[in-house]
Amino acid sequence: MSLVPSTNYIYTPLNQLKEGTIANVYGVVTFFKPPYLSKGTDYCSVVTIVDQTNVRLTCLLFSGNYEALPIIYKNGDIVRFHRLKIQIYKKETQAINGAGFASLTFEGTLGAPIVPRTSSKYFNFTTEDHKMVEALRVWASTHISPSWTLLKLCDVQPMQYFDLTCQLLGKAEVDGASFLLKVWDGTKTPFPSWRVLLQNLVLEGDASHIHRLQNLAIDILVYDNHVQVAKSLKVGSFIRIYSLHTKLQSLNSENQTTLSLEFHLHGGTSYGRGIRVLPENNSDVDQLKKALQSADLTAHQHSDDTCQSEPDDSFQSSGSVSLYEVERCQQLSATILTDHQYLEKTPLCAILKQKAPQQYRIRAKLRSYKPRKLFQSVKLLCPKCHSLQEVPHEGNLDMILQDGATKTQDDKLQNTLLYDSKVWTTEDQGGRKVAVHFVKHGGILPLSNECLILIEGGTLSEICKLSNKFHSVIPVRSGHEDLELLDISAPFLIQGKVYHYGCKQCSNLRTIQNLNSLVDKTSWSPASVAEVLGIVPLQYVFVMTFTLDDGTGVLEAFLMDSDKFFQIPASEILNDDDHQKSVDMIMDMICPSRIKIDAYPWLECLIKSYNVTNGMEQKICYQIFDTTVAEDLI
DNA sequence: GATTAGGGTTTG
Repeated sequence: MSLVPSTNYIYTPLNQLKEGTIANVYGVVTFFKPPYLSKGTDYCSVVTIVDQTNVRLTCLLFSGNYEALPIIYKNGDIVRFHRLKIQIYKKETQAINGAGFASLTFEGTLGAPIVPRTSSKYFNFTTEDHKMVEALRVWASTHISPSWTLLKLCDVQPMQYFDLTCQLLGKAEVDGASFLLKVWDGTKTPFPSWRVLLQNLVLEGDASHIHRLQNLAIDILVYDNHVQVAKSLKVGSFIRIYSLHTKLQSLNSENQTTLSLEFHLHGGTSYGRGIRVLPENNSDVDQLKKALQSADLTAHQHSDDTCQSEPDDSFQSSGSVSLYEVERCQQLSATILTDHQYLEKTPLCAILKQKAPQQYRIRAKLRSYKPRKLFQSVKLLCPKCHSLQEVPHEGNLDMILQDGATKTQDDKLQNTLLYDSKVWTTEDQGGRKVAVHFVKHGGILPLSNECLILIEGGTLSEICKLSNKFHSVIPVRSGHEDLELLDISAPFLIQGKVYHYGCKQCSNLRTIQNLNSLVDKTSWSPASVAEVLGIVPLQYVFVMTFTLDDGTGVLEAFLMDSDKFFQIPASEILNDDDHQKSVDMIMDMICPSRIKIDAYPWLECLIKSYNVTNGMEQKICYQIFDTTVAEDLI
């Protein structure tokens, strides 16, 4: 293997690199920019590696010789670098190549043959190296998640960056800043590719072959610095395009929407954007060739029995429901459906054209949402009249309770069959009296954690303290013949930190002795207490407006949810820091403000449309239903 | 012989 006398190289683990030294290292590639022409005189490649010490090292590699830079095809490849200069930049250790730099690259797949890729004529390669590669492969298989950026065309989605392995079918100069590549990988995109207008431009490549392939061939525009590289590519060669961007274009004409998928390789080298030619002996090229061969056959069969000059199929919809045809496993959704999984996905542009009411399954990203402050999104909903109201502020609540506290307590209403009563007189508050009535169960007082108490003349802070100790608290006042509930704007039941309210319109208050009709006087479910007291209880709900975007259109949908979507009860959110943090975290996960929308997670949702009439104006609104945040987000 | 870039997506 070795053509030079064996030298003993020492490889430094990445956590032991010292500034100012020259080191040899091994590592697994976690990020790389394929070699590109720098603004100076050299080609440049930036490579980040990691090893078993879990420490990362970013390496800046320059060479006037394209071939001298490491031949990395994908993340997970394993590299051996000789003679890196270790330095500190922005308080981080980095490496730069210097005199005598040399590299070997290996496939990172466990079990694949260990064959070094290098342009070096002479290099040292021993059984020790074999072991190093093997060990890194084993370590990486359990410590580094496989990269999902390599996609087949059939698996791409609108608004996505991905790496494409393909064969070049044709190329054409568009203008100084952009260049057209026609490529294929043997699979069909979920939407037909856009067709870049060629006008008088000259296409290099077999036009009839490209035409035969029809929708298997896609158009890619590459820009700026990639134009030179694209020009130099040979038709027929196998290439990998890194960080290719998809964008769905929807064109409207006469009640019809035509959708087409655009492919852009934007200028710059961020995220490793670039193109690299793959050699014929590359294992991914092997697979690609097989895919092209079998796809080629079906394409020929197809063209045999159809008209030769048939135009490309265009992808049209006039309100049909099943447009998304491909189920993707590459990108899991951050939300899941709890029902109606049989529904086909519908693009937003199609939904926006249709009449209400209907139900749809969609896949979209959360572009933005309102309100931004969590406490502003919590409301009270009446399930009967569907009215929404604000949750009373603590200050208002205190006033309502104080009003109740000024009423004189009627001694005749104390100590009944239903409850035992006790009255306290405050010392320094003008002799304010507080009466507490302990509701009995079978004639005896239950334990405090099962006991419902009725309180007359208590302040908010007193009620708070009591609600921590007793199962339930009902603020009451003395009526003519019985204790009665305070104003309906006061809570009718307090359990721990949860304040239960009733609907002003729908409730028909009954007095306290009606609690006698409850057989079980230890469970005190809000629904049953409400029922016997003539109250229609209000439900705590999150009310939010989601601006959803799937690349075909933008739609605003309401989320009105008590506990299903976030799997956190809206009733407990206002007084629970942990719950608040959880919801904030979920929102930040599904709508991260710091990054671009393309990197947001997809959300699978069910939405229903309905008509809303406002005076003369009629519009269609949308509401999310039967959708929940995926468990790994919680 | 120094420079290049120093990872973290275009706005076509």
